[in-house]
Amino acid sequence: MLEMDCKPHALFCSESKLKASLFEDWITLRPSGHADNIETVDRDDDENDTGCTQAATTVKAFRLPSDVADQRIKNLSAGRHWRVSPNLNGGASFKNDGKRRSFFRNGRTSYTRQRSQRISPFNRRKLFNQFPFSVPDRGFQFEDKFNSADKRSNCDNCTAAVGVASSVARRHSQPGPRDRNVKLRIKSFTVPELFVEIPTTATVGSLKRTVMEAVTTVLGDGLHVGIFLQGKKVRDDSKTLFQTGISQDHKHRNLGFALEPRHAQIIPPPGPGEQGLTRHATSLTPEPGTSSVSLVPPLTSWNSGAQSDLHLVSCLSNISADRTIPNSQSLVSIPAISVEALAVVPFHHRPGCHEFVQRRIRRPFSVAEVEALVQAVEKLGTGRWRDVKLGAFDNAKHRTYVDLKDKWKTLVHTARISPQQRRGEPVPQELLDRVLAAHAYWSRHQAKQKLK
DNA sequence: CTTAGGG
DNA sequence: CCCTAAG
Repeated sequence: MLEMDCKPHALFCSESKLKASLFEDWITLRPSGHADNIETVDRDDDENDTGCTQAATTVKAFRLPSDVADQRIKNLSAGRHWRVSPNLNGGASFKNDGKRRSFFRNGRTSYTRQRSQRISPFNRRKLFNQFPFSVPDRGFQFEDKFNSADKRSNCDNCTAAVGVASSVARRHSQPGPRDRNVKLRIKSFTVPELFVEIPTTATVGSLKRTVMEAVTTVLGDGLHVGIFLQGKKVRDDSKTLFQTGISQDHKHRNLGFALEPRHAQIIPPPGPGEQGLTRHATSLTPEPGTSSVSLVPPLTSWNSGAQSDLHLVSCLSNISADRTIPNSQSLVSIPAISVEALAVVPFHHRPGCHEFVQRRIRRPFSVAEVEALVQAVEKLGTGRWRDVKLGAFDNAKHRTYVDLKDKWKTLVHTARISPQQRRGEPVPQELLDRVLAAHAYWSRHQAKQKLK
């Protein structure tokens, strides 16, 4: 049973979220790309923030000299990068640290290369035999059950904050009768980014209407829902959730929903009327028979929840009011640009979008993994993480040797602090003892090596 | 690419 | 987990 609480994301109603830059006679407005009602929002707010998403839409009025346009784009994408990482708690955390270089940078470490120094089985055995601890020679490989795509991906669109409440089944095997349902709660959707340009001579009222046009255009006809697992888009609609990996016991899965514009080409401006929202709701309605999903009507959900939502509502109602008033010309002086003259052009592959890099999801080590790690380190020592990876986590694609090294670091730390201070799934004391022992042993070992 | 450490 | 200087 799916429970989805869908609401279109806050757009740019909060003035603080509006980023404006001046280009000659033009003002460029961008939504900051996410809304406050996503739980963990961690970002540096600065003037450069570019809520970079793929589904940008340009509302053009008049001509825009190409050089100015280029300049605009360059300027906009010159900002800091954004990272979107939906976390387990159902929040998408956004962080832009400005340091990340390129998307897909070593997304996945490849261990296929045969290093000359890679120890042969013979050498390895010899090495292992030197180790003082008794080490059972059983395998301790970890399968990457879901072949996760922890490769950082650029944001193909905007993500939704998803709260996942999985039923309590245990790992592996087919789901039991009671575990066939996955409960999902989508806390919010992010509306694909809009790009609005309007002359500084335009009125606030026309700006509102222009924005509204853009919103309704994007929402109106083209949206469909994309599903992401581990940051990777799930394309096969025929697969079952279970086959896809969306099942019980997937608290650690990274499940994301996204609204994606259907049209890659120019979207004609919507006709008059406020059908956009209604149709948006329709587009979110799942196909009958797929699953039992109940959707909260967007307009309803908009009225509930965080302050930002309220802000949004009031903002939208303002816009609506504007539109409701027949020809608000009498109230506001509307510039020559008529809404009809506006063209809405989605920016699907704007260069800046590729700066979107997703942080890998956090995947706490299980006790079994810790066990394997400890065992491997006991054998190999603390300075050969690549071999540890190869030996014990070769099939766990989401664990890099750096991860293992880091985990060992935290394990040592964990072992040293009092049990009360430890968090997460408790690691058996026996394992922690082994950690300390191995750490001490290999520390001495390394010291010796250094002396030589 | 790997290591090793700080962030 | 991320980032990165070093090797």
